[in-house]
Amino acid sequence: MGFPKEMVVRSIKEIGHSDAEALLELLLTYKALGDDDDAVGNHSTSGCNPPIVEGNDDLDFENWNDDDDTGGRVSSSDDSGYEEFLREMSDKDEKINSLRDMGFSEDEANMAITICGVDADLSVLVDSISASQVTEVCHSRNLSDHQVTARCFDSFGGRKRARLIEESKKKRKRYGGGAQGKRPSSDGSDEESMPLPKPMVGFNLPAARKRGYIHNLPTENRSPLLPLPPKTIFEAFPHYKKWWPSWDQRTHLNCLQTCMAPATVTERIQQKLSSSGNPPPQSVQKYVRHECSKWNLVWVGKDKAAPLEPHEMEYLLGFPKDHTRGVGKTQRYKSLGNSFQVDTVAYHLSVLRGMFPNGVRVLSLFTGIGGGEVALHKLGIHMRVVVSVEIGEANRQILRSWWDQTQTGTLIEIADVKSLKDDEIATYVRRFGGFDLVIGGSPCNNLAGSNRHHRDGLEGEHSSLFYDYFRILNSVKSAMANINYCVAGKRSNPWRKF
DNA sequence: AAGAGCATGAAATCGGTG
DNA sequence: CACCGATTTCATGCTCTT
Repeated sequence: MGFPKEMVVRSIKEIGHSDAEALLELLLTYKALGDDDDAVGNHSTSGCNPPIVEGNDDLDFENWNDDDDTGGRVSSSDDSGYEEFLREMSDKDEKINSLRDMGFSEDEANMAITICGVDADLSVLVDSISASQVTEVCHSRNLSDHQVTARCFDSFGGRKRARLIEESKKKRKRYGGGAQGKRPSSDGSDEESMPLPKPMVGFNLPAARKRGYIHNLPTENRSPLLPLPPKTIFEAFPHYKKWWPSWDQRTHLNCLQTCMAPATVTERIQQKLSSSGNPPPQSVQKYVRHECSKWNLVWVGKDKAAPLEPHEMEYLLGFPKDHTRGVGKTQRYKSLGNSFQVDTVAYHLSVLRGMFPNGVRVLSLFTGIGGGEVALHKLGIHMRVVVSVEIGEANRQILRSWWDQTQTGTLIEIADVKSLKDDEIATYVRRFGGFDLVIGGSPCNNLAGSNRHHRDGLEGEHSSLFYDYFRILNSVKSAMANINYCVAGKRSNPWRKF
């Protein structure tokens, strides 16, 4: 019996850790299960189900959707509005289909549209795909290494990809030793990697939030939350324009992290600038620009570059104002830095609105401050039940407080995923009749680039909780299989098709 | 009241990898 | 060059003792 996690892990190991990081950031699982026997136009038969793998019990990446998230790229267009957004989306789908008809992969089509824009002519897109297969193109663009890596992987199929993976393997030493040895890794015979996720390029939010979204949600008829989030720093914070020096040409922030710059950074910048002319010499500019990029500083006063305030991060991440207020400031930064971006997740989850008119039963792992829950709420999707697993006391408090203010459903809070075992899961499944959505993003701190102490990869103390996601997912599946046999008898069980 | 001892939280400081 | 961070140091506030 194949074990999904091994497949996933193997595939992740094949593609290298920086990609694995993106890949694991968010794992969304959803299941479509009819509403018992209330004949509410449900979709309990497989025909209406979203792409779910037939034939075996293993997860199959081929049939999982992998969406991007918010790249830090700039969209030069102005506020496009909802209709335009949707038009772009359907334009995009149409073009992807055309390109696929021409024999290109969806990855390639996606990437070409990303690069050339959704309005680009088909022939331009075709050219772009050809060009993208030349490595140089990656370097000629204004992309980070990380983006380059991801894009190259995504644009190369088959043998080229295999070769790239092979090359990257050789370079990988750090994670290849003891840590990897603990798991049954590839013995050389099954070198063929799993299909790689396709990228979906960003929401053009003002701050990069590079995460991969693995899910089996339908991808048709998704819709964004309104109002659309801001797309540039100035759209988000127009008042900072006043102090923004012309030689700082950032339009988007880097990744919102959990740690903020100390006051001394602001201080040093101020000193350097005040003691030099206007514009400051190149060397000073370079220093300041570097510090600003590194710490995501914004210009809040004359010569004064300061870190974002917690409420500004809440805004950028799509949370209601003061969502995290009431706990320490350091804690707020940490929780927000680890959180989902609500608009992005909501876009993916938006398809559930029509599928579960009576609301959803959610199993939420690594809930954090409740990005997934806030997204569902903003979508107007009622949460009948949320069983939330979150280890952080402060985070649980934040979620509970928000829940009490906004929700009428049942919230059950559990502290540790490791303690959530089969019997308890079965109890919840029996009690609530099952779950409609399993959602969660397991910890990445042992994979994260800025972790200089315990970057132990997927086997790290925290990141290995990824395995618990699959343990629990399997447990839910099997518990629901059981209950379905009891309750519904002969009805085919969608879970078995996962 | 003053101060040692402790607990807690915030600020400052720390580097490496793909 | 960007990164969903960890550890150490510092500051503050509390309790308990004298």
